[in-house]
Amino acid sequence: MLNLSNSLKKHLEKALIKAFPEIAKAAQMAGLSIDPELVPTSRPEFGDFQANIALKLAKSLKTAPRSVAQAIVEELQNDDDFIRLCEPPEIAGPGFINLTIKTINLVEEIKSRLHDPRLGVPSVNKAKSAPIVVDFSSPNIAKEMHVGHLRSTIIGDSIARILEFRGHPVLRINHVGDWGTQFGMLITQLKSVAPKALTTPEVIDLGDLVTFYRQAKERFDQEPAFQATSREEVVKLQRGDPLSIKAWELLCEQSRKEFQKIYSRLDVHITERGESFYNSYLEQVVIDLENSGLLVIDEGAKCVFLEGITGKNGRLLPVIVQKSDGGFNYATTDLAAIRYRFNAAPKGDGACRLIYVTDAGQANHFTGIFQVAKRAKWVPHNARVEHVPFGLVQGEDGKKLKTRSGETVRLRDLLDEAIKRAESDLRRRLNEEGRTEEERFIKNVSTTVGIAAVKYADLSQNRVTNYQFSFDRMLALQGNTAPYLLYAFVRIAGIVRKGGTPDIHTDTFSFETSQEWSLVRQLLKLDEVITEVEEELLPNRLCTYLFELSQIFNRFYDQVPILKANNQAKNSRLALCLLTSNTLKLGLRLLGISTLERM
RNA sequence: GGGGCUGUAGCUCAGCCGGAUAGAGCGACGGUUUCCUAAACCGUAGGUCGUGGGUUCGAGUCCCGCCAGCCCCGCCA
Repeated sequence: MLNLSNSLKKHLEKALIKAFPEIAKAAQMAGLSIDPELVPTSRPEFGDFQANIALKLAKSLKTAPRSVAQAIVEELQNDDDFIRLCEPPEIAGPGFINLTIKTINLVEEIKSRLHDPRLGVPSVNKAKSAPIVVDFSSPNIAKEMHVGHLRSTIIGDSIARILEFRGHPVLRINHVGDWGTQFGMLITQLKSVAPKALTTPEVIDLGDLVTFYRQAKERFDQEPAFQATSREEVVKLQRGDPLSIKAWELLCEQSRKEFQKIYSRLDVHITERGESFYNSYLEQVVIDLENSGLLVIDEGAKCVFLEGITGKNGRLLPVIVQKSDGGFNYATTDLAAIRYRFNAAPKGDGACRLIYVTDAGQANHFTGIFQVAKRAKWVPHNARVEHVPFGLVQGEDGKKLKTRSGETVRLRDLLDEAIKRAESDLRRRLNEEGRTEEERFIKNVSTTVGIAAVKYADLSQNRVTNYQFSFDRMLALQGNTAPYLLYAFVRIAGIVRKGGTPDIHTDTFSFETSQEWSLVRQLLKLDEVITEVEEELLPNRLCTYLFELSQIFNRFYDQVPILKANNQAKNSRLALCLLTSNTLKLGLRLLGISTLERM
């Protein structure tokens, strides 16, 4: 209903100027316009929208709020366009103006959506729009992906999907940890225990690498000789020694294959551009910070001290961009990345917005480097840099998620488990209902439901809070879960199979019951929800919307006959089914979740 | 010590720019199947929004203090 609420807003603004010209003039002088404070109503019985401005104006006008509202309403009723759009406004409570869209306009909206593949969601002008970088997932080479990466991957992918659907060019960037001191250790260890792995592909898998990495770390902490060799190895790598580079490439390739398996299962597409990509830009970061006068050498390290952020002992906190041994660190890389992403092509991405989807523990780090980048004037005017933080994944005991033996949970095991549980649920139900289905059907449904459940459980929660992981809850057949939404979709598919294709070219849709009108109104809210998520980057708002849509649909399905209704009612109801189906499908797609015809 | 995030029903969580009587789901209790997949629907019970102040016509939401939990705080990412 974006277009309806936008025109309502215009009518209200016009009415405000007419009713209170002096206030409008004063606002204009200050470079503002009066905001009518138009919002969706808090309860359906108040209509579709409410304008709250009268309550605000009452004070400066020294008039009772209800008479302010009355003056606005009188102007509205002199406006023919408004009268065509809306039922007579009602003044309620202390001075709210309640507005109800005329049903004929709602029906028109439904009609236009039945013919619109975008379901009424506007698209930005791609030609004029600069790319948005979504930096997400970002596992480390030679380590297993864990549940933290899962959250980043699922949330980042959904945000990217929503921005893409809105028409923005999106760069999905996998900022993998593919550089740094850990490679010195790892290569040194492999040289001594598995030299073949450094020269021949496919000799070791990621599981082995993780073991070698753990061993290397232990030796690094205990053996001075090992430490020294590792440091030399890092230097060799950074100088571009061909043998070291070759070994490094093999390690990356091995990890990459393993990551790709997870991404394929999750249907996530992402472009790898790891930390190593920025190696050649690091030196310039330090030089330019020095030239701009921000750089301070402290205890041998080159730092930028942050304004207004103190650490221990009350001193300002530094961002270290070059260590006392001359090496660069992650802050340098992140700064180089910010520059590159904002720089115009071909020397950069020419982005207008950077979105980092990482755990909330990195909030301080991002605050720091964003401040440095801004002070160094590397962030263009009107550009945005945003950290999109998310909370920890906890087990049902409220502690950080671990396996029973206390190990980190591997992603592939977690996905396997979800699918396995979905499968046994399905088999039990088939058994109870006496249904028989092909193995292929069972596998497909279990996989889709299992993956959907994992994704939806993560996305449906406000990301900033910690997230309590529970297979039982995410796979529950009722409540705000993926299976519930998928089932609503399946019900519609069932109706369509029974010969329920509506004629959407007819002019005579008519909706009678309150269940139909609730569904109509909910369907028309999609555009508002999508544009809100685009701005706030909170996919859980989309989940809430889809859950409410499913609830309203299930109520309608339960209480209103569709296939058995008379012709005109039947066609109208089938049209609502079709639009609900399309809306659910699109919404779920934007969450990275695919739908099923039967389950 | 400094900073960040969190605190809402027994449990898991929503709550948009400050708006009308704070909402779901689970769990509990009680109903609904000659009818499009009952993986559904309907109903009942359940709240000092951590706490004390402040701002406001109006505060779960904004500001300040306090309490509790989690996370971060110089050369790891």
